[in-house]
Amino acid sequence: MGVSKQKKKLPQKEIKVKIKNPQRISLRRMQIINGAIKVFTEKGFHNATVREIADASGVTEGTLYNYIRCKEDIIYIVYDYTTKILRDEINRAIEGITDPKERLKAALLQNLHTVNRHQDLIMFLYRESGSLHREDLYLILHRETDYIKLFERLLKDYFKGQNIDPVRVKLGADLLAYIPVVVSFRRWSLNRRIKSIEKVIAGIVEFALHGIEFIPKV
Amino acid sequence: MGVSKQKKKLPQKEIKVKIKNPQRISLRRMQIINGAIKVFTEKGFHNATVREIADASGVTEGTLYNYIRCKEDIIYIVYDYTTKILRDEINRAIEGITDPKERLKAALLQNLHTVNRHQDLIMFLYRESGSLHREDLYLILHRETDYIKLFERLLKDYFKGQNIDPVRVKLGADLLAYIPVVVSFRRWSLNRRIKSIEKVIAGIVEFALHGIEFIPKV
Amino acid sequence: MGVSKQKKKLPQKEIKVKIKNPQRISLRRMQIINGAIKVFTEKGFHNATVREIADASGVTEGTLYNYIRCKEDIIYIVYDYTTKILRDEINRAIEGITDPKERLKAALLQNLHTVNRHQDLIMFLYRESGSLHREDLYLILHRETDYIKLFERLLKDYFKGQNIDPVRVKLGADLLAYIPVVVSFRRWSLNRRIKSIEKVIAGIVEFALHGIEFIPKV
Amino acid sequence: MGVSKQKKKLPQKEIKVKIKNPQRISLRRMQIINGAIKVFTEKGFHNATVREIADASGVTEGTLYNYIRCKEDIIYIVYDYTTKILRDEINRAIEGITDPKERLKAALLQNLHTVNRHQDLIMFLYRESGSLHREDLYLILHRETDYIKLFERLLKDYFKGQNIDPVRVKLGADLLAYIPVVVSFRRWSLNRRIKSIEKVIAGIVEFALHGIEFIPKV
DNA sequence: TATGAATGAGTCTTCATTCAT
DNA sequence: GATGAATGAAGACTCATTCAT
Repeated sequence: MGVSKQKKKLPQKEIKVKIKNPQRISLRRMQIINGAIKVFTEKGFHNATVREIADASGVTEGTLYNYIRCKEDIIYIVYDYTTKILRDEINRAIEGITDPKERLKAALLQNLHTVNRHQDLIMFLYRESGSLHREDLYLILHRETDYIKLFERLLKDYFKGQNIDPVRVKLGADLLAYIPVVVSFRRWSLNRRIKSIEKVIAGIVEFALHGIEFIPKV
Repeated sequence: MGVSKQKKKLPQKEIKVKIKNPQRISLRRMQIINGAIKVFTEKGFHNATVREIADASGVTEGTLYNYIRCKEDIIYIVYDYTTKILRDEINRAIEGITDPKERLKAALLQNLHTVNRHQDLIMFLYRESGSLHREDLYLILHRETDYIKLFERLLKDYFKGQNIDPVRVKLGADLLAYIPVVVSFRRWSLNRRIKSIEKVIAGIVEFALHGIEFIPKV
Repeated sequence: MGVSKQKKKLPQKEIKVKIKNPQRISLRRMQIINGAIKVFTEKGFHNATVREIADASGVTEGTLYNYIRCKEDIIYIVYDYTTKILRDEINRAIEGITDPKERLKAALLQNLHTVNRHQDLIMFLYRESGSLHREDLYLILHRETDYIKLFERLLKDYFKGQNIDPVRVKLGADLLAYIPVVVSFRRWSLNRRIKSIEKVIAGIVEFALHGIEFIPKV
Repeated sequence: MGVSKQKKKLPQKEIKVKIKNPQRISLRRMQIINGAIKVFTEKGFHNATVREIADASGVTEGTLYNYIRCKEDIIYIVYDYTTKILRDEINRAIEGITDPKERLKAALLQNLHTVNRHQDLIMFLYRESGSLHREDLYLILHRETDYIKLFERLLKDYFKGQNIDPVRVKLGADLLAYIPVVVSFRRWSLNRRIKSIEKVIAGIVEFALHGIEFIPKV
């Protein structure tokens, strides 16, 4: 089994605030994340005012600033939360599956469904990465790399026994991880031209499975 | 040969301004586009001030506003210009090639090289589409669809004689057009893990050519 | 007796702002009104900057915008306040007087004195009505009409028992209400040519009382 | 006959510009006046841009500035022209009439008709006097005083032989000259409440003729 | 003389952040 | 800890005026 069980310690940032009670912090942060997601997906980071986020979170502006230090902190905790969710969803999807091909397919499918379900959020993540503080961006990119490593492992298991080029595996992992992005970016047009989203997803899985056959050396 | 020679008339917007001399307008607009690209790719639309754009364009703020009506017009003319460039580059790349497979490969390669060369710009286009005025966004999305139709035609020629599913062709075209996006989004990571960009590009072409084999019905 | 006790509900506008505490709003609005009057009477609406108004009001620009939404709101609250004052002053002046002729004279005198005392303000009101938002202008004009109805009632009481033309009463009311305007408009010249303002006012009252004798039919 | 024939030399200002040919200046100034009146009566002085005035005048911005030195000069030449027109209209109206009462009535009627006909312009004159340069305002006010002196002479002739108070004559002249203003200011309301403007004008004349009877000493 | 492009000072308005209660 | 009022820096946009052609 190529799945490493140990939870890798992800690099993470502690946002220092005045509030002492950690449970209260967690609680309020969740409120803020949910409120912020609503506002951010609708208007983007720059067009969302702190006041709107506070309102959507059910706290006042003053209280909000007891749990963050600046507006950019909000986008960070949203990123932090969301990328964890995405990773967890895919991990849960392949949990218990042992056949490498099935694992890979399950991961691909889950990836596509996740992206499809959280389209607004995904778009937001891509769009607004530039709004993160530089150092936060690095943290998030690292986590993304981590996400891709998952696909690398799935591919290695899938091609176990064959003579494969590790560089191509790396690239393949990136492609598998990012192809679903097309669903986000092209949603507007795909919906107009292909009615069934299921057909789209099935097609992309086939495309991907054909595609990765470029990996094994001949 | 599936190459239509007729120049399709693309929907386009005329930005009405006070300046009368059209040559002046063209000249200044080019200055503004170049200046804006510099500033936008570095700081994004919202963090770029009109003054910065004016400075980078070599005109004063007042003059700038003689050639646009509002800040959003700037992003529109940048979009307008850039998407034209991308389309032209790919059209030029396949010009004169007759073999369908070679045409497809040439288009793919060009697409990847273009995206690679203009990475900052492409990232900017994806990120900031939300900053376009609604009606401008529609114009641009239409143009994008047009871009994808090109790949549709290439695929049809490629699979000529085979029994192909038109829906899959459509989807394939989207995938081919958008896979290069991965290069933009993953540049940071790919550069760290795979040294040669040429290798990355070659790999993606192979992946794509394998991938589209999902199109023909069996 | 023609004194209606019921307070007519005047159409009025609630300016929605972010501040929640209504007492705060009243307090600050009064500050703003006073500050604005100083600046407006001196420089007019267009030549007054929001910063000047804020300074004269003893608040910062930011705070000012917590109590209004736009510069035009300032002129509206000034209008709202001032027209109320004018109406109240005249109502107070005739309060308790029962003889119709005395009531009419008292009203005229008060009207003249009010206009004389608040000359700058009255001039400002006339000058800048065009700066009100269209819908606010209607509100104010309605209130003005209300003011004139007061004179209509006074005239009807004055001519009680005589055969009067209602159209002429209406016109007479307008004339009585507006003759004092001459004091505003001609102040500069009148002051130069007639030293005593009391003499001017007394003269106008006589003129008006003679004038309205055109009302009864013969 | 109390009518002095000599044309009093009115104080006037020469606006120094670069253009030499005086005929050309007159021609262009007339264009500008007509254009400016259109724009000013519609939008007021501050909301009218120099460009709009130039357009409405059929000249370019640059040319406009060959015939004026600043925007305020435009309002001055409009004032200059308009007040002359008004004075001329009233002078023409009483020309040839010898009976003092008829002369007075003719003047009043003309005054009312003039105000009624040029309502927008009159409103503009009152509203925007504050936009004149201080020294220009004085020039215009002097001319206005001149206009009132006309009514003074008419009143003196009207009450010839009676024992009249010169101060009351002065005041009466002011009132006669300014009562028509009510027509401007109350147009909105008067139109709604009294259908016929002729009836309004006739009423005001009666009111005025009754009113001035306060002048003779008893 | 006529033109119309260039200029930049000036204004309204927003909003992240702070702080007294 | 929570509240919400106060702050002021910053930014988009306008437009009277100038000037080279």
